[in-house]
Amino acid sequence: MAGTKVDKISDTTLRGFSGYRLKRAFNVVQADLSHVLKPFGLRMITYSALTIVADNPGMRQSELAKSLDMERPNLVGIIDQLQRKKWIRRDPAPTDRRAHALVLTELGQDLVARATEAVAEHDRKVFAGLTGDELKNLHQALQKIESMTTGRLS
Amino acid sequence: MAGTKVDKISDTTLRGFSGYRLKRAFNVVQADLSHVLKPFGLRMITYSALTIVADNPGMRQSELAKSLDMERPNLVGIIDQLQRKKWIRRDPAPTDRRAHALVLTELGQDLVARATEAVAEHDRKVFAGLTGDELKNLHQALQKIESMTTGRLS
DNA sequence: TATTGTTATACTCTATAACTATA
DNA sequence: TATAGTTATAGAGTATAACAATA
Repeated sequence: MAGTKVDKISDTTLRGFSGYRLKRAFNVVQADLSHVLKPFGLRMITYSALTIVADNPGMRQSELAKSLDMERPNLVGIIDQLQRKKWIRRDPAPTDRRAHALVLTELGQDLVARATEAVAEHDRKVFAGLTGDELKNLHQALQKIESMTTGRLS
Repeated sequence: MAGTKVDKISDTTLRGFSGYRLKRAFNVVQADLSHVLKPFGLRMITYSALTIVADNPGMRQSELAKSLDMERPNLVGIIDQLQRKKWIRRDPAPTDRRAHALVLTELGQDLVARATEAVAEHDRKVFAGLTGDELKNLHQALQKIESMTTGRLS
């Protein structure tokens, strides 16, 4: 018992903002997803990277960085790790000797396949409480928000 | 021109996950909100802290940390900053000599009032594309997701 | 014994400047 | 000149262990 205080903390002002509700919901999803990925030795960023490379074999690091919405320098260490674990290869790019062509190894492809199954199950579980209509509506709403110039609004 | 590559990068696998869509939408909101708060000398975390203290004068640091979903040690530096800027005070807690009673100064109250106006306008702008029904639906969906045990799912 | 605030520490994430080798 | 990948660096954000004062 922490004293006589009832400790009913209110966040009514913040709750008035849809953005705050969006953040709270996302935090729950993110926390759970981290637990799902940990057994695979993956984090959200490494899983996303592997999946995008799987979908776009031969892509360059700068393209991956842009796709992950991160700065090129910060991607270097991540690719280093994935390469050390033999999940990804930096092949020479055929048309540009400065660039690398990113491709998954067989080990990487296998890992992504298994992790994707787990992520898919996680996703189904998190959104299981929503009806088909609610989910469709949610996607539409999120799409509208995302299309808002992506970054700084008017 | 970056060579002959067309660079159509696909994220179809990730797009199949509602959690990924949630993340993308949240990123847009977060990035824009940061721009809104910067002129006030505030970040998301400092604005949230000030607002919750404004709603709960006399609350303790541990309560604020829990409310912000962060660890107690990480809050110390943040309160230090807010105190240095004369926006918050650490008064002695009346019933427990270990604890602090957090309260906003007049300067802090004024700042929160002005910032909250800007945040409210930002929130209206971001979600302006949604109809009343869509927004109501969105809130309901986000609430359902957030209620999923908050953390690790079953 | 447990809790409040704190210090120290470490690891992840993010952002910028500047270098090299190519284009 | 500009771009791809890299290095170095610094600032946020986050998590854990341990301590002094107090409950």
